[in-house]
Amino acid sequence: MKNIAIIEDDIELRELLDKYLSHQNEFSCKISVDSIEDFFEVLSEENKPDIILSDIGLPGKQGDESLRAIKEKLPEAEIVMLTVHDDPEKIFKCLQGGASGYLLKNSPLEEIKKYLSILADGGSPMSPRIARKVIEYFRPKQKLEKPLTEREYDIVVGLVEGLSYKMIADKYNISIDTVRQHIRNVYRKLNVNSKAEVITKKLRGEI
Amino acid sequence: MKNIAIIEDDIELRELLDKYLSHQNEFSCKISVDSIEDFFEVLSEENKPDIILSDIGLPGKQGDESLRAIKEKLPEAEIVMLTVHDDPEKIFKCLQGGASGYLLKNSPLEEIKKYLSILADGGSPMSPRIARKVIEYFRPKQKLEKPLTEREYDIVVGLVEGLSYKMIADKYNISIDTVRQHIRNVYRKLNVNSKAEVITKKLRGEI
DNA sequence: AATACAATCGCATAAAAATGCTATGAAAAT
DNA sequence: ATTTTCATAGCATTTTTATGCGATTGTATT
Repeated sequence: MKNIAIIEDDIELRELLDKYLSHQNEFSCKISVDSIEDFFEVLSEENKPDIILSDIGLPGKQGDESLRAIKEKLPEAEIVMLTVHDDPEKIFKCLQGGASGYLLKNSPLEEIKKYLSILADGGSPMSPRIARKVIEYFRPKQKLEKPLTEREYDIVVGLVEGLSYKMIADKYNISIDTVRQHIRNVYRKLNVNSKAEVITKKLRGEI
Repeated sequence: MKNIAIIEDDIELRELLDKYLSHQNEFSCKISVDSIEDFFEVLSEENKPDIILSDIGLPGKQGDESLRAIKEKLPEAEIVMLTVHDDPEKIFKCLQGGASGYLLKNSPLEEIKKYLSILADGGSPMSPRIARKVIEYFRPKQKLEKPLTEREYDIVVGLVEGLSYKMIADKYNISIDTVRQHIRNVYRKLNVNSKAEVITKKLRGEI
């Protein structure tokens, strides 16, 4: 029996969720409020939620700020963001901020229920649409006009690992001047002029 | 009607999948091979797959290398990795490499079918367990014993953006020596000694 | 045969980064 | 009241990076 908290300022949606979830045997819903502030107000030892359903775009606070606040008070709780948007950027931020999942507000109630069951079970609810977005987020956005060669790719990996030119040269048994040459070429292809930019691009999946 | 290709060296599993999927109305299975090499061998205009189910740990090639190879020949195809492991690091690599999804080999056949249907529909199959792993991957792993101050955080962001010390100094209207000082402190707290490592840590959610 | 590109190496130089040491004022904590 | 932390700053030195120019070899393509 998992205790759910709902933080959502659309009263209609909130009451719908509250009513629906309270009706299920697996869930109870002891907190149902319309803002983060109210949530902390109402929160007590007796009604600590296991799972928190929270609107991402609540007025006042930014989504990821409130996330951090909740995580700090209730590190054990699973947080699921409710949203109408499915902007990958936002999804990413929320997941980084500590959300365990992400649900579109227009999802059917049965789906929401199913998701919460999975969550209680240690999985993370993620609808296929959203999963696709998340995957797209850290996938190479577009092919480079000038793709990197294998060697150049090796060198990029070395840079990401924090190796110096010298260390990369040793790792691949080539001269440091060769490393320089490859890096020159990488910079030209990526249109950058520093290690930092290469690393950032690589880790953001742009290479 | 989607055409599936199966690349999997466990003959039993491969034939099971082949038989099962061919039986479904929505799918055909024109290619069923046990290595990437064979796959390219057999591939022709007539049997181009829409979806490729591929073992991640095929002998010979690394998972992500073969991914790249497939993506190059068949950029339109959806690739789903088959695996027994659910190592988040590997999952991440594959998704970065162009996989659209990721299935555990011991998944029930009905589940696999359902996933493939979703994939054909533009979503990305991701089991809750794996979704959880992926989410965990880009979530702050643990709080730093020595957390960064606001200013230090600013400087880190500057580094990630590819700014030089000089540019960071200008951005925040401080001296370049102050930037140096902050960076020194950041290095100490993170236990590193280069920009590269800071950027990597930041983008991997370790800060 | 000619062209293109990948991988290799060298030398030189300017710019940037890493590090050692020191220091001051303000704010926060003890 | 004293200590700690944060943000600020300067100076000097070594190491690393960024970049310009030139060059050879092998492989693949045309």
